[in-house]
Amino acid sequence: MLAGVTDRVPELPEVETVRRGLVGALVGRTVTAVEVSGPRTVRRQDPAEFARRLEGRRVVGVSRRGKYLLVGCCGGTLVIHLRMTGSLRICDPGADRSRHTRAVLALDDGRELRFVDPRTFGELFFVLSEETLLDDVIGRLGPDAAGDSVDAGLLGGLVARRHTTLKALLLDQAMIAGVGNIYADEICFAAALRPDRRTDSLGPDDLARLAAALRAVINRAVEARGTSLGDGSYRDLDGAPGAFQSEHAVYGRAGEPCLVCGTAIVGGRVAGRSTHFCPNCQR
DNA sequence: AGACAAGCCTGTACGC
DNA sequence: TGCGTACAGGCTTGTC
Repeated sequence: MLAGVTDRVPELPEVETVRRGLVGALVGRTVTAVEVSGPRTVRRQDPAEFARRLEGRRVVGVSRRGKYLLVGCCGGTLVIHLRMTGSLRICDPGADRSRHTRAVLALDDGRELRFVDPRTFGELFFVLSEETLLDDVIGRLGPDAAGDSVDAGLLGGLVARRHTTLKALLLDQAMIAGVGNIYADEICFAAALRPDRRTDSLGPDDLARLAAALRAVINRAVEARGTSLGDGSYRDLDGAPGAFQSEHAVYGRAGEPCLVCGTAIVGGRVAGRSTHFCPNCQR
């Protein structure tokens, strides 16, 4: 398996693991100072305005919708999206700073929250309670992949609306929020469905298996604290890796034997994304 | 040296 | 015409 930047992308289980860490680190804390470095990380608003809005706010809760982290503060919400290479770290001010540190939030307990993002795809912005921006962003998302609402009935509604490949459907955040490339492949395998299956060819049995697979894969990956492959890959708030990579059945295993039947896993492209599946188990 | 990986957005082209 | 969908490009940089 390649060990590199391709393996670090946080999806729902990784973002949820970060969220749980942030609850302990941030709730009840007040942001005492904000430093933004680099022009791209805060791009929906002026970085100085962002800092002004955030400074002095107390954090009251941390939630998540799909891959968006929502840090609830008195009077507004700090929105964080890690995109491909973003990561958050809680540390002491004296700790060495990565050269890719894009923002630092000083906290009233003497620690700081750092946003590190080599490729600067990730973003931060602060939405005041009276603004609609949060609804604009979050309102586009489909139901959360970790929620109870994703069942065969809901999936039936989605495939009736969206005639495309199964992989494209799973990756579409407006359909189901939180699934990225790794878990899309793993969900398809667990459902015994090819990623390139047309959604309009899926019958009730297929949808039932798909719903069960989606829940099983996402829940198990959250339990395992997400996927970390390679040295530069995803880490949690304290720098610890996840463990779900050892349970990958297909992602990154092109050419290796299927864990169920031994057939070589096929690698290719579906919906413009690298895709892995077992041509025997998945139909 | 250059292709590639990724999430998300935008622009454009297509088929019905 | 218009809608849903497909696809390519842009953004970025470490790795192969």
